Amino acid sequence: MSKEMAKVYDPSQVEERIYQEWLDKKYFHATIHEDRKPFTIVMPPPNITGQLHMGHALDMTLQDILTRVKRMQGYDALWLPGTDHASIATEARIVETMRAEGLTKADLGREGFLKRAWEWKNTYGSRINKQITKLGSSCDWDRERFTMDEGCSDAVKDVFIKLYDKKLIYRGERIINWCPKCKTSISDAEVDFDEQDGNFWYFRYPVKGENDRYLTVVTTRPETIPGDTAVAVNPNDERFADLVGKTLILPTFDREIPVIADEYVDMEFGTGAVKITPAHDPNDFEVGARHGLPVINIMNEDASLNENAGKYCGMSRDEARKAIIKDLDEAGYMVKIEPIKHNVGSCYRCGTTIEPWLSTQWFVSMKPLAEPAIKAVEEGETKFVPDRFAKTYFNWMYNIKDWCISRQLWWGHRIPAYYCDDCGEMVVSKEAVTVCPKCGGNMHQDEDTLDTWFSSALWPFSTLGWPKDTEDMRHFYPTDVLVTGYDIIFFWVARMIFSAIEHTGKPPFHTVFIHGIVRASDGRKMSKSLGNGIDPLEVIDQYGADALRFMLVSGGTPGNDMRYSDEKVKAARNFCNKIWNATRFILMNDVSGCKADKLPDTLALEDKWIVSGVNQLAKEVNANIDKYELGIAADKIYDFIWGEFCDWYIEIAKLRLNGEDEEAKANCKLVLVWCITKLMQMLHPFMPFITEEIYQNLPHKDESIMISAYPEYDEKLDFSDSREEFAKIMDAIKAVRNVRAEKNVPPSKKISLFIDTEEKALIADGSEYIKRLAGASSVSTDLSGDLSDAVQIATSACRILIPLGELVDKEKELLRIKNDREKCLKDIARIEGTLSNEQFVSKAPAKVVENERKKLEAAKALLVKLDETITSLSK
RNA sequence: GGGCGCUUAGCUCAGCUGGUUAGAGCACCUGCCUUACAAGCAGGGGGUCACAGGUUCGAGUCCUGUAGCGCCCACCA
Repeated sequence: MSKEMAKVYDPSQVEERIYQEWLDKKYFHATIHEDRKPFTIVMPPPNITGQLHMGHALDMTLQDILTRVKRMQGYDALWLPGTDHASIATEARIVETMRAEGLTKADLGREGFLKRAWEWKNTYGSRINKQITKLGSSCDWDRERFTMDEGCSDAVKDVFIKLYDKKLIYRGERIINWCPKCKTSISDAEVDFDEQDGNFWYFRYPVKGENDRYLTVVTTRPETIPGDTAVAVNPNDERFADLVGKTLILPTFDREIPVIADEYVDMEFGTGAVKITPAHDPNDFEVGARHGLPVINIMNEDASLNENAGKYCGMSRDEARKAIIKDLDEAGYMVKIEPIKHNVGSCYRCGTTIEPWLSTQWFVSMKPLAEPAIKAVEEGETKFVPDRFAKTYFNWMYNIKDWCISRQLWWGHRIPAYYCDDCGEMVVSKEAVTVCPKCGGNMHQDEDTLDTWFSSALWPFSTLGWPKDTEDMRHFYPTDVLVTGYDIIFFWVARMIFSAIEHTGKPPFHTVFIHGIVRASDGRKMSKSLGNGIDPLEVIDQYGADALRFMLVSGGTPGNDMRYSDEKVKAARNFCNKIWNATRFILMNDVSGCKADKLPDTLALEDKWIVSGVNQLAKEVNANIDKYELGIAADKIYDFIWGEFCDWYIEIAKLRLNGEDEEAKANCKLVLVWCITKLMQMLHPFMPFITEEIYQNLPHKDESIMISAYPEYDEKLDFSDSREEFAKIMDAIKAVRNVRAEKNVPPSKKISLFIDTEEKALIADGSEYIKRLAGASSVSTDLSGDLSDAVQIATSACRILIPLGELVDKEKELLRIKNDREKCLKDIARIEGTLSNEQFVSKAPAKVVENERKKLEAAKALLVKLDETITSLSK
């Protein structure tokens, strides 16, 4: 196999094959072992509206990393996948495609439409699953769920009925956000506000029976005037005190409306008098309810005006606005127009300006449900990572309003309420009710469906079989981590928490791991309208899933946005290639005698250095994963593999493997295989494909890396001293390289090297490597020769003298060393200053002070050496 | 109006509970096709850590304020 390894890693040759292998061997399937700890992540179900975007790719990658690590650590790791029916979003898309065919919902009828919707679900659902697999996601497909499958639907009905019986779900006539295009209500969270240009229109309403007396009101929506049933002023407002209780004439309509007093009115704002339109403004509705005002609904469901609007009936809201303004102006009731900027709400799906509209809807009473959900986060039962998002959560939960859950859509969970055609009796029931229990008349089911988030809110437990008492539920619930973006904390996270507490008695997960959004390289949001979206699948095709995954994770910090960058993907791709070639090098030697876990009995200094490094790395990687600092963990692995294992250990290994010492060769191979094995295991959750491919090429009996153990810190492998020692040899090598570069010494010319240092013995041990890696001809600790032409280098470990003969310009060299001396003096002064500070010595940690002392000694010693060299050079 | 985040090298970002001389990747410059990798190797330049105060022996890190950018919530007729 090793001989066939290509020079460049080609993911297209590997990924699909390996994924299939994983599936065949059922590695993703979470089997229940009573003696093992469970680890559960339930996937935030992607909408079946289209395809995966970069945000999903990040989301999936993070979940996959966490799951794979736990699986390798021996947990019963379950990552449960699924998709969301996305009621309004999907319905809107389907209606769109139907329109292209000249069809409307009415043409197909409810049944025909639903048939079409299920076809859509089958097409797009499987397409999304395919995309999830492309990313290497190790989710348990045997447990795949859909928000409208039988189990989930059952859970929805169950919850609806339970909440209804507890009077936490009620039906009532309220002002809701109405989308005239989707022709459905939407919840407060589904309304987007943005600033638009508008006007304040000032109109004067005549006071009945008092000539030339008017009350001026201001409005941004003149079209609602036909629905006015009062004008309100603040009860403390002396300007209007005498008007309260009097009657106004609604201009041009000649309808009488009262002047009322209500605290709601802000005396400072506008004219201090507010027209009250109970059917078309939520605040006005409340005022109207307090004062028993009539409610006049003047709009149809498409926001055109109805018969209550008199002669404006049939006009669209925009036409009506113009006409009413014109009429009032002509009749002399308009006082002025003032241009303003104000926020206008629009439907988050179609962008149409929403209309506050009076209609009969179903609501969830939120206050009693929010309370324990707030407590769960306050008391740390559920934690947010990073924790600042808990504030976002609290902010919403403290100010929560009742949740409008009914939608005038067909695609979704139909509300399990039945009404009698004859007597109007309502029954809420899990089973269909056809005969009225009261009068025996015919019953029909509520036409509406539930908000799509109603079923999503149950996702963490409905997917595990709830309300049935299933084995999965007992073993895997509560789940562990929810991974999601900050944009749906309100929509979803909060609702899952209160739903789970209400229905299962437990918070659904102990950690909410929030990530940011993936922006385009210019920092803007990726969006269809901007056309700057990057399709993760195209990136995978070009660079491989591992490269994409690594790019998404590396350098990222929890909760912060990141930018997509082609350069970063390339860097990750290059990293794939780097480890591929490192493996290639290892396999070019005969490593058939090596085993994954076998280290030589005696370790050379450089062996201890790398082994200890891998061991330390495992500690740091595990610690960072535990903190959900996956970006740091990924970067640490990257740095170690590239900067230490490849740049140093493999370079040195080449020298040993080309040498004569058979034992050294064999040992070196063992260490190489041991290291690459551990490193691939550590990297596997981040880059599953290439690590698996490499692992199976190593002498591991063709086992899958997935069932190997995730590396952990092992005290026995901690050779910190050796690490420090070898670092000194590395410093010496770097120092010699520096001289070569600085003096432009051609590689053909070897440098003689004299070491004058306390670390003589150590450096002498490494002399072979210094010679070979830096191109020294001899390394000597004997300083008896003439060193007057030497270049001097001081490293943290040692002082090295390199005679360069004619290459050295004495004058320049003298200047340079004098410069060094200056710096050295400054250093000494600075450190002495610090150390003479009693406060520092007494307050700073011992380690810091000790370091300072060492530094001072080294600097002083260096000064002596520098002075000697200056004397000898000046001769 | 309320809340949150960001501001560190040309670009994208790390810098944990304050601790020596602030890091990485990309880009740039110099030299190398050294038998794993030119998607590579060796070396180099480049930052008064947004600004102003404060706490401290010591501040990129903590506190206060200012400015700019971004996001979220609420929304007043």
